[in-house]
Amino acid sequence: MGATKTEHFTDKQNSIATLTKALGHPARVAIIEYLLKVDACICGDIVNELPLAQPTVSQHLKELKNAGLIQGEIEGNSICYCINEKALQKLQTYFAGVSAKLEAKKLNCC
Amino acid sequence: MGATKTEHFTDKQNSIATLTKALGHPARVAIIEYLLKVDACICGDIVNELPLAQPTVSQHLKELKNAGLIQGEIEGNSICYCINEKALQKLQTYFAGVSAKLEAKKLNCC
DNA sequence: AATCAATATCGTAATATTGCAATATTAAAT
DNA sequence: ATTTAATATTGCAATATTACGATATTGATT
Repeated sequence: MGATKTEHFTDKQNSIATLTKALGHPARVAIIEYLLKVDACICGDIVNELPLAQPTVSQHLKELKNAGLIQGEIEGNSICYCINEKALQKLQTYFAGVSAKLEAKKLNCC
Repeated sequence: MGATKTEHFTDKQNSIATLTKALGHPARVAIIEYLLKVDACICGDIVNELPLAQPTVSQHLKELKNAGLIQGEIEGNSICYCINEKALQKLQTYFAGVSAKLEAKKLNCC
């Protein structure tokens, strides 16, 4: 064991879990926020923005890319990473839906 | 190594990472969705709703509680777990902010 | 062609997560 | 007081994550 049983859950549940898991590290949150802040998507200086070694940053970028949160293309000796809007909008939509359900319920216990 | 360097990131980044990390497993997404679906917060049958053994479910509930996504009180020989609205609203607000920034930018590369 | 600058990959150690059987706890029901 | 039902904890094995030094790759620059 130790391997997540994804096959027992719905596609949507797995999809949300994949996205949130990818964001479940402060360095990756910081990367996304940095990409939001800068204008362009040519972000060769991400490493300098983070308190982590270059291979570590590279690995975090890879995970964000695997999860579909960022897109990247090789551009000469630097890299063009940018946010995948659709992935973040999926999260936004999801949590907006959750919030709406909470509003509709107005649970008053605990 | 292997331990996340939380001290190098902002409180907000760590906070968002903690919440998203807690949601970063399909079973925990399923638990939150189940709590949203049922009317009451007395949820003694969560175990039956999931394809996992009872100790595993209990552990996932513990993680959700540690992250602040759910609140729970012992109620006799069953348990009253319910959603912590504030935590989910924090996520909703966060992703709404992200989405707003994306709208404002309209990046057209990648 | 040799060097440089930027990023990726490999290898490895430390730590964390996932899952469950076995067992413990707890309070209600008999 | 025993039993029952529900949840928690312990202990352990399998796997995953995090981090980084060393090295490789890649394309631009000289």
